[in-house]
Amino acid sequence: MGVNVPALRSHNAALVLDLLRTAGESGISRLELAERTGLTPQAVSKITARLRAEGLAAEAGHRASTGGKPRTVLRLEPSAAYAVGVHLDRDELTALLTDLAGTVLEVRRRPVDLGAGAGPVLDAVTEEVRALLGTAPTGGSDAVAPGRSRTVPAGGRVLGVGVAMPGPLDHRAGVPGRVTGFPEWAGHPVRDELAARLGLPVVLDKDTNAAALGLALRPAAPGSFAYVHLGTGLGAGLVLGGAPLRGDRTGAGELGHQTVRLDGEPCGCGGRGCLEALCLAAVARGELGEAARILGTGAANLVRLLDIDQVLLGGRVVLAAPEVFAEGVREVLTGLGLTAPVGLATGRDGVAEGAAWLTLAPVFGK
Amino acid sequence: MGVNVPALRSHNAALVLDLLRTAGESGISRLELAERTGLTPQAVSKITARLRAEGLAAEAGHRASTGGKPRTVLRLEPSAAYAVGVHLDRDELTALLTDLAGTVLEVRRRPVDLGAGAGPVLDAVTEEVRALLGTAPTGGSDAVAPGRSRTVPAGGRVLGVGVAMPGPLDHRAGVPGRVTGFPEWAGHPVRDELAARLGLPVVLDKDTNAAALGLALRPAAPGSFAYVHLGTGLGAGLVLGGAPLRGDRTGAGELGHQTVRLDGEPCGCGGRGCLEALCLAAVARGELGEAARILGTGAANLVRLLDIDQVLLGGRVVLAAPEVFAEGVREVLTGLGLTAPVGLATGRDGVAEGAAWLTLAPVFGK
DNA sequence: CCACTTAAGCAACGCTGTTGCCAAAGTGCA
DNA sequence: TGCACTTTGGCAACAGCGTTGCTTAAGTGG
Repeated sequence: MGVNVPALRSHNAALVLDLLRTAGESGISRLELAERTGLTPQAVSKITARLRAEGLAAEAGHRASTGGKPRTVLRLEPSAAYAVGVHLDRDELTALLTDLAGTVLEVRRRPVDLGAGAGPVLDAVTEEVRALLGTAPTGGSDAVAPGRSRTVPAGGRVLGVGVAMPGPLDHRAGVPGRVTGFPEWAGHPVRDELAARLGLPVVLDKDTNAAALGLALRPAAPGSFAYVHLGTGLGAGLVLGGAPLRGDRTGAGELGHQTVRLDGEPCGCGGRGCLEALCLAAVARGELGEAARILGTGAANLVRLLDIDQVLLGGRVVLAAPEVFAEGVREVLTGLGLTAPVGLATGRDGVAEGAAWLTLAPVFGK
Repeated sequence: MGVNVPALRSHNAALVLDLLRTAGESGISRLELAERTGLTPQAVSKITARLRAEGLAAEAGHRASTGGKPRTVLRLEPSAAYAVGVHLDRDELTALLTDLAGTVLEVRRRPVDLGAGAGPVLDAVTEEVRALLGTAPTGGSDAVAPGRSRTVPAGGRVLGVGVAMPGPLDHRAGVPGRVTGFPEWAGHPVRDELAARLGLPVVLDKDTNAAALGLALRPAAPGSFAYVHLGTGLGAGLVLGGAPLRGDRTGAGELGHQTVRLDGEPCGCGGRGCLEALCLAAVARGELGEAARILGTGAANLVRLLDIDQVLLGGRVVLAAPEVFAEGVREVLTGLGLTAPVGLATGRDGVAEGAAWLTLAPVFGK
């Protein structure tokens, strides 16, 4: 698409805002911003002046002088906006509130059953989100307007709600596909229905994509990595060149049904020797080391095929024995001469945090 | 990086130029350009006026009237610039000259032996490129300046030379890595040496990446596809979202050493059950159908993992029995319920044509 | 022949980042 | 304490982008 002057303006503003974000608490000076963006210092001054006027950035002290006027440090104003992230797992609902910097302010969790159908589950999501925003009906009334909040400071702008759930689904349309075992969700307009109920923009994505997005936006994250999630299923979130890879049908990252044993055991997907089936079978037998080795083979395939910088492991099964899996995968990679480091993704709220980033990311041009 | 006004200008110019390119012979009107770019018609008028003044575009007749003034058709001026593409294969050198539209004007081919070392092979490359540009020494002199040419019309600007060779290599540095069987090429500054010899910009890339780039820039190419190349080795060029995926180490597309038979036959790479070894063994046994089925499994893994729209097969082995491979791969995909169509990449010069695109693509913002 | 429609250029404009200049705010030596 | 020097960062003028409002060009159709 063509770029006109307003588009240029918002692009540069988002870029500067992103640098402020990744600089974190310590902040960043105007001249450093100019170096990093390639813009002139004067342009950066104008942009940051606008951002400060909008309340998105603020001055925060000075650096030590290097012989002249000391640089003024700028930082992101985290309280300028808020976002909600929802992780809708097969048996549990996690909802959390973050500020503009992605810092988690409050977490709410409750058991749910996806099999109960979209209606009751979306009721639960609505309740939890309203509770987070302080707009929960206190006397049975749904009429409390968003904005008048307890948790979100007065005047705090809520950007929207990001919802992550197991795939397959259509990210653009915001509609789940045929979730294995939960056919009734297929085609249900989850995004539009939640948006209508909450009066807020809603973004829907796969759990693995959300987690990968959250990891990708951490300061100093590698440009390309794979988030490998082993829970009730096996999937991956792929980040290439800093951006999550979704594919046209939001189908990218389907790691579970990679054939790794030609003519192996038949899988429910119609294939044979699928990575997920082999790996979960080993887990079921209690052979976690073997499961890790199988997972490592899948990870090695990823590293080789996509030339990625890092592998991050997560998901309930991995988090139950993190070092077993990390070490097992690491061994396979090093055994093949691959140098990509293997790490562990952060705790159990990683997907919900990533879901919040679904609505925060556009502010930073991501 | 930040965007300033000149950057905006060249971005939009490249965008318009790319639309002119993909419109081909039939051209495209200003209003259509405005719709496709999202710019106003007046902005398109200004941009196309500049492009015409630079000789990159020209008016080419009119469309039929729809009740008012008929639209003026614009088209790319293919003779505005030229490029050279070189395919340096293990035993053969192909060099060709294209115009700005990528149309091949002349092809030269000669046997080479990569094992002879970089010196003699780069001598051969230099000779062929000079011959294409009409700057070959006629009386033993190397002093003929580029530009005074026989093949390239007078005043024709040569953008540069794209060179494609088997990986691994470093695209950014323009230096081959440890090419299997040809260790002496490792670290040789191929790009810089050729650039110095020819006095032209040189871009170096893997053969599969070049071929994939050429395919990606065809009009109406799918946004995401895999070019799967089966020749002396097995590799892939991955195009995601219209752009080739190289990875930070130009290592992406390493399809040959995907493990598809866990604990299978050991491979020279240190792994076991690698796709390339299995596939080439089947070819060696004369079992092309089985080779196609194995290749299909690898392709299916690609389609599932990356959610791509199409698989294109190429390479010497495939082209020797194109329908056997296409049908074999197609069967595997449909058997798994995957709808991505399987096609065949064009003839034997596909890699060299793609190599020429390495230098043409930046003109079109690609 | 003329009303109408559509395409495309001209001129004025708002806004972008850039440039040249200057005030502000430090350091460090005499 | 004073002064030269360095560095930061805002002010003002500017070139150039796409946009807007209008006019002219060039067709169709009754």
